[in-house]
Amino acid sequence: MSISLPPRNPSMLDLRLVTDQLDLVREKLARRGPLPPLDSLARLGERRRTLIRQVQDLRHHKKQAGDDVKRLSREDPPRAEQVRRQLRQLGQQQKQLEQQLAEVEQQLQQQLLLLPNLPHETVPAGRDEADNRLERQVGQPPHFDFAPRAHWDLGPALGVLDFERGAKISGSRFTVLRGAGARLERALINFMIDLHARQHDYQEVWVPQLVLRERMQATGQLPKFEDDAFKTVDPELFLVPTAEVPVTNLHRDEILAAEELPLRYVCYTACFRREAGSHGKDTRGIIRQHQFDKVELVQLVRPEESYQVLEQLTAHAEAVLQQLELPYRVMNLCGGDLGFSAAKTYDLEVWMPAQDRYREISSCSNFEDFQARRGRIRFRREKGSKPELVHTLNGSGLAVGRTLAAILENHQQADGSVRIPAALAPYTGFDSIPPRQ
RNA sequence: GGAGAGAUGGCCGAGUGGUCGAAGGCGCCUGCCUCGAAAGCAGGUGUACCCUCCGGGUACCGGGGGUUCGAAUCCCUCUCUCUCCGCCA
Repeated sequence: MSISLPPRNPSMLDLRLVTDQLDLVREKLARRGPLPPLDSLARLGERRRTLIRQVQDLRHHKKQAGDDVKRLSREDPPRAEQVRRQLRQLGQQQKQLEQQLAEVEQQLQQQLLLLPNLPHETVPAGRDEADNRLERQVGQPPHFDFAPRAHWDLGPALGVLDFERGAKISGSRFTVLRGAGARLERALINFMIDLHARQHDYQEVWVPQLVLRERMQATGQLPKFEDDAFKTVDPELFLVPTAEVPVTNLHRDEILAAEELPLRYVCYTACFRREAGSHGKDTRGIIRQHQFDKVELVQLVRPEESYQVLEQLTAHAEAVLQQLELPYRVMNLCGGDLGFSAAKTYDLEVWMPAQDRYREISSCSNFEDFQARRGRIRFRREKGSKPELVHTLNGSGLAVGRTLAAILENHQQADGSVRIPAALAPYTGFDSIPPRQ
């Protein structure tokens, strides 16, 4: 596949860009839809600089005068005491200015954190998912000589999905897998990790699934989407909504050597989402659960490579669908449908026969330097050069629960059994889930 | 959970309240030497921000707060790491 390289965005959403080139930011952000209020940002930025100047001047002055005190207290004690008094007063003044500065910076920070990333120029204009652009369609939806059953009918019929008992234990949007179903879930996880680790050259990592508040902020889940996160109370830790959070944060506050890039990680975690605001949506089946498994791909790369890597990473996720013989299509998300942190996203949508439509099963995004700035993840191009922000990317490879549902629906047979794709059979240990007698 | 020790620059490791962004060593870079290399010698080697930006300044010695004219050095607090005991998948 030949890849044409779209031009790069300029460095984005750092303070200087927002305060110095507010118009550019406003214009780019407009692709996402209604604009957040931006005017106070430039004003705050100006105020910040003034205060910094004042504070620094004052400190400089105090520093120099302070050096005299030692000498004076020997040579001229009364004079020394006088200077000391003056400096004490300046200290008060300094404290006030510093407090003002801290307030301004906090406000600035708060507002900056609520600004989404700037969409890349290859992102289609549009308001919602109806405006997403079809990039390609791979595989043909299967033809059935019978009415295909939805996985929420098929699963219980095969004895592999148990919705009642999931709800009994934990409430709605939790499901129990049994027998071949549980085995299939585990097989999919191993199959996906092996594929990416062995054939696509990702390093396998295993990470904590409860994370600090700050880490959710770096990747962009917070502060804006706190309602959608599960968290513990004491101590406060967030259950990861995606492995993206712990894995991207692996290199937080680091300055990487250029030779270390690109860093490529594949990671399995359970994912936890409140799904606040999606009441009544996808209430049947395992499409939208509070807890689901996912194998995630994460890359940290040089800025000039990130759009090429986005194509590559998307292809890696697609390989899973191809090997599982699942028909899918690739959508380029429009500005209005783009996630908060993403500059550009391809969604992979798998065909779901019973619903007669494609459903999202992977989301592959380039975040450019947005997450790297929030997490201070940098690299040094060569010895002695200034640290630069890396670009971060990630993609599901794939959402395991949805993959399981897609396999049940797409590979169901007339006799009620489900065929296991050849690539997966070594992992399940069986090549078919037989109908229950 | 109980008792104790510690957290300093890429690493190791000093540091009496003032001239410490921080000795010394290692590593790394540049120059000299050499046919080349090693050794040796000389110099350099953090990050961020601000400004009148080939230069000047401010901050940062785990985080936050305090004392002081002045704190890496004193006090409080939090976090983390290590050792021992207990408990435990």
